[in-house]
Amino acid sequence: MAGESDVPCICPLEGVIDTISKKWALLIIHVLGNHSRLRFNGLAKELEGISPKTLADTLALLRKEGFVGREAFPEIPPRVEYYLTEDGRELWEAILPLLTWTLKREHLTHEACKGRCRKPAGHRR
Amino acid sequence: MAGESDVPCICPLEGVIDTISKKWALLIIHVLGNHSRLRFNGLAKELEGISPKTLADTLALLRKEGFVGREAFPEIPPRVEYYLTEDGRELWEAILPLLTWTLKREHLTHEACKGRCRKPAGHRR
DNA sequence: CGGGATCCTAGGGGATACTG
DNA sequence: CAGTATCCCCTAGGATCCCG
Repeated sequence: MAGESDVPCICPLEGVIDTISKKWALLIIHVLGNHSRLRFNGLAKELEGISPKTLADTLALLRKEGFVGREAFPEIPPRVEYYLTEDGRELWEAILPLLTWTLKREHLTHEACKGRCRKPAGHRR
Repeated sequence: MAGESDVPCICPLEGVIDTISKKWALLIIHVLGNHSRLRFNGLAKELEGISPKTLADTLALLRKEGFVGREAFPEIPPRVEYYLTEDGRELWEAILPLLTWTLKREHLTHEACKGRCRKPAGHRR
């Protein structure tokens, strides 16, 4: 449509950025997108290399944002499961194109992680 | 779903994350997506609040990544124009769903930025 | 005008140890 | 098992000044 009224402003982008710019947030979203439910240590294992603190922090943020849900079972030992909410699933879908494009584009660099894939992301630097 | 193969691996995500997690990177991509070309101070104006250093740094990164091109004109005073490369344009398109979804989702929160919204970036290309 | 050079700070995020 | 509680470090990014 004409002119400038079809998209209001870019402020909303800032909102997402606060979320997705957290180093592990997208990874968590993505991992939870593939497994229906995961426990704390399950996540920690998938996201190889993340520290418990960071995982806890990021999960807390994602819960606050409404992307991730949490269910705790009163058992011993404790069991807690995390999963994507509807919103989280929508976010995940919203970033899939990005992931897809990236896959295509980085399949050269991709060699670099040949052996370690799946076994997700050792963020070594 | 037990499988490990339904989704290849999330390593590529790390790549993008490095880029999109830069606080202003996506904004720049998006702004450049809407204006065909912009000068340094033009960008600075659109991205109200960014410091010259950060803008320069981020532009340098985006150029290194191949998302943004730069053309300098040997004039006085100097004129430099930035624009999206093909890759940059693809990236921009890859994040459009994210933007769209965000727009829809945050139109509540959107009130929060009532006053400070900048010039509406119309998506025409 | 477009940035480079400096300095400085908040806080994100790693490591480790501890607890309910 | 699922987190807290600490400590510590590092870098992104703001502010400022200056120069070609």
